[in-house]
Amino acid sequence: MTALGLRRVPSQSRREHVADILRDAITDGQLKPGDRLIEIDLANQLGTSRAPVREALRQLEEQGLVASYPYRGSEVLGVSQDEVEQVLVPIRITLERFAYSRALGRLSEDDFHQLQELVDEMEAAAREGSTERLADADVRFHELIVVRSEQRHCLQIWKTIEPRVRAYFRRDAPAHADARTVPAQHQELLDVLRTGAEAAVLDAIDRHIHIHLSPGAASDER
Amino acid sequence: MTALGLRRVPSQSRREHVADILRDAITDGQLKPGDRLIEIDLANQLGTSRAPVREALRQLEEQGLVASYPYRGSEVLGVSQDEVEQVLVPIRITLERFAYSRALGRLSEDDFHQLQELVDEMEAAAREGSTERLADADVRFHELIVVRSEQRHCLQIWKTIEPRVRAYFRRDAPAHADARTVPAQHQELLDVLRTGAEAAVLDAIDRHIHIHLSPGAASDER
DNA sequence: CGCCTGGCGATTGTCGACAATCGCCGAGTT
DNA sequence: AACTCGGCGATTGTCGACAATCGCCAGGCG
Repeated sequence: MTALGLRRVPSQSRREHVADILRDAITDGQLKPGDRLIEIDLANQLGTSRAPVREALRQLEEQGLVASYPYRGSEVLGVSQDEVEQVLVPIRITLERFAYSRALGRLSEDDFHQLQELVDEMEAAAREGSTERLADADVRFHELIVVRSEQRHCLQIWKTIEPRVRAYFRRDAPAHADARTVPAQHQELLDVLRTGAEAAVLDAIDRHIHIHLSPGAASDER
Repeated sequence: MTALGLRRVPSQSRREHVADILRDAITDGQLKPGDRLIEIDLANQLGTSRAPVREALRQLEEQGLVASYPYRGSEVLGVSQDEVEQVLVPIRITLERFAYSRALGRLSEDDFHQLQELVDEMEAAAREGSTERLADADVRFHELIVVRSEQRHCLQIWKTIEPRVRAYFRRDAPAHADARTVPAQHQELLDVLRTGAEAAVLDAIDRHIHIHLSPGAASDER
């Protein structure tokens, strides 16, 4: 961070760029389970050679977003409600409880400032009805904390879990979260984080994920 | 499965082959945290071009076994006891509880036969003191059950977790499991599986993993 | 002596071409 | 009509060459 508040512009390989584009298309619902992904087609559309596309598809495959069949192409993968509820959400809870407890002693005033900005962005997104922008800020909020825990494996696994959970909720349970409550839920979480009380934080992240990532949450909240 | 009991010989791409070789080298302890992995060196040693090596390294990176640095090469990653205990083992438990409960109605007599053979192989490996063979049979036992659950995401995540747990125990807690008890522990688990009683099975896999994958397990057993 | 800058070695990232695989479908046989 | 087999289209897997990046280190300057 320079004195001017400028950040280094991250270099991004074509592979990473392609992976981001595809992951976003899947989590946004533009690509649906069963949609075929053909290397040469994607390469042509994206103006690149097949190699970065191959590598991006491999990455997404390891992240459970895509399935590949030898010599037959790839397809977008869905995930069942059963696996979300019984596997992915509990793993997410395990990851975030650990990350939050380890991040507690590491969050700077600048971090808290950024987290507050993300909550503000959620509020703006909710006001204008942009679910993509809301989801993006939501993800960046959680990711910032996991990153600050400095637990390498925790972050790596979190990154392989979060997108498929998000894709599921976007596609299969679109009404699960009332956009108007998402910013408040994160504000509450941030307020608890500021207290620095570990037990309260763990309790809060537990509740937050249970409320926020349960397919029946919308009805339960009423 | 043909009438002769022959299995189709699985085709394996070079990428998969390279990934297996590297993963085994890491979990067996031949490659250690910090060891550098250079594409062209590995390609030359393995008699292949760089492309399959690249793809294999990417796969291992997504499985938390390797870290890559742009234009600087890759290195083998370790994992801390903290992350094993607080993250990886709890995730493993979540995965296996789910997989075992889903596999219960699906295990055939042939499956049980194969599981018994794997336990027998553990006994033979323990007798001759081959920890690699013991670990291999152990992994195949658990994997067979997760595969038979037919829960795609569960298996995919399991495959990204198991090797790094195994590598940790091989490298950093080599004395954690008494080889003589491993076969018996799996026999007990298999016997409970045969009863088909879900609650007992879940309890057994819980205990099995807690006993088998706790760094202090060796002392606790005495 | 300390700091800065630029060159370069080491390595990866990408490209385009050729090799290899897989399943589908049509033709031939019974 | 049902079954079998082989060809081929679609696509991936691999190769080798060239392009691009990164950090280190040596040389120059103040």
